[in-house]
Amino acid sequence: MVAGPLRIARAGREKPPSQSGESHVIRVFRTLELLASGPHTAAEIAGALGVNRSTALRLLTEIEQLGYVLRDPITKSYAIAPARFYPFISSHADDLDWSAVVDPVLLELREAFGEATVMGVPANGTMVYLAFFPSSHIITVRERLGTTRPMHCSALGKAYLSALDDRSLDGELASLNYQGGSPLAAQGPIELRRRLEETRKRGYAIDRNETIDGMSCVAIPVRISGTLIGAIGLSGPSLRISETRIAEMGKRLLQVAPRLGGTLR
Amino acid sequence: MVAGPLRIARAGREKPPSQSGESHVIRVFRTLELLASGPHTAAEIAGALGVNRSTALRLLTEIEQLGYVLRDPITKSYAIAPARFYPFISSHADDLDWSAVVDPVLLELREAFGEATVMGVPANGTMVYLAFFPSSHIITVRERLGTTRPMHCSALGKAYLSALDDRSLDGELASLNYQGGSPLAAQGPIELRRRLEETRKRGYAIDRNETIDGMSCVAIPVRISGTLIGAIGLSGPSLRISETRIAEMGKRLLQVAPRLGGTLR
DNA sequence: TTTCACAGTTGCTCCATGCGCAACTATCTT
DNA sequence: AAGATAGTTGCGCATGGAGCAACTGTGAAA
Repeated sequence: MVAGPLRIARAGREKPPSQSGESHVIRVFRTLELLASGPHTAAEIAGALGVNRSTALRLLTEIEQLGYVLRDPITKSYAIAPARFYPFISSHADDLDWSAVVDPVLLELREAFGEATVMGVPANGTMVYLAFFPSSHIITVRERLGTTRPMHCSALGKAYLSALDDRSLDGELASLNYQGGSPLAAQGPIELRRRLEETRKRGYAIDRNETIDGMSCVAIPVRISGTLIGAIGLSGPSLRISETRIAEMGKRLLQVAPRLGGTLR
Repeated sequence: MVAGPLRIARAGREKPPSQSGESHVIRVFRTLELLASGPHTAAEIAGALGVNRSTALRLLTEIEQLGYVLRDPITKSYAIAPARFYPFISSHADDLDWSAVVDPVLLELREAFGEATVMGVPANGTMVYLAFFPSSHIITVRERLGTTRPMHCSALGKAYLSALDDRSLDGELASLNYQGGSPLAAQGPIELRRRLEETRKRGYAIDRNETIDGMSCVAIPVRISGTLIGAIGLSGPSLRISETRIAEMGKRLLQVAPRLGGTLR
């Protein structure tokens, strides 16, 4: 008897099918990350977090009151408030002031090859673009500041990894998740390790359609006053970047490397 | 009897003298804001948040695992992981691509006066520097990207406010908190409103020792394709920036204003 | 060497936070 | 007028997590 109500009651008490039980802290950052990829409605956030709609609303409202997200009253959607995050990015960004050293090199490289040049640093198993100079070509890869790329397949990532000492490298290799690359990407630590050995021999890192099919990139690590901080590279559509072009770019990178302490090993 | 234990028990149950009872969301962002001002130990964070040491540790550990703060094992302190916040700043930063328009103007102005030039946008009742070109002088104001300045006394803030229509302005004026300026700053909406009228007449905003004693700044608003997005200005030590110098700067700003739709009204 | 101070960890208890729910309002669209 | 969707709110319960205290680990002082 009373099958109906009982079923409802059961359904109500069961934890919703999603991965619930996440801490508040995780929810906050998951929300920010979701919004960083573009505006979303409260309902979408609720779905992604696996929480009740009212819970998501309460969360979003609270973050909005703190000013870190903005609500667009017209689309009824929520978006990141980019300006509020600037104070976080400049914390010790100028302790090691790389931009004065790196920017001229990036501009020069873009000049030489006409392709986009980028500078990235490691963050949480990915490489984050801290500087980005777009290509002068019309057809180009859509990138921007703050773009993140997987460590294990991007040229920037591999350049950075190559420059680590073996001890740190082993730790890194073990903690990477090897997701998010194309089928050409290394699928695990052993294969990646092998490719990094090649990279070290070669002196520069190559990503040919590994991160995104149709995109190629060449990179070397960057050291500022001896400290490894990230990598720089040239990036563009594979159509324009032939094997020989890659070699030219690599050669040029090796030439500029001494100016930013960026040789491997 | 048992006075000792009882006293301890009482003390334990009483809410600590601080402003406790804050939500988790607020704690997360308060923590980030604290760390943005420089590295802190867990104990310091605990004190600032008014929570138990172990609570702060658990919070910091959790955020650290997400990669948004870094722990320095040597100083045993926690700091912001700046790179992780880059993805948040570029969300729609290039939807309205101001840097291509604004940067050349800022460089030109710095060239002309030898003082630092900045571009800022409103965020949560403050102005945040999104671009900053340092002065060529040795003695200069220490600023950087991501610096925030109060709306009601900084030149950038007043330039921005001046450009609002009266309706929006009234809302803004009411919600500002009029803290954080020098004694010269407007202390409330009425006085600020009066000064903004002057600013509108003049065409550019002036901050003479209002935000920080010894610092002066001149600014005008910026509109990109008709949309008010912020303000640009010249900034430097008051010692070098006389009244007549301010007038020269203002005049020059009014000259470049059309190039970035930055006239008042 | 011992001692001390402090960072970080953990098991325990207990309670307030805040979650899900559902009913409601407010808009806007059809 | 009806429907869809965003946002709000009161309620009751469960549980996340706060505080506490005892513990370990480490580095500096004595």
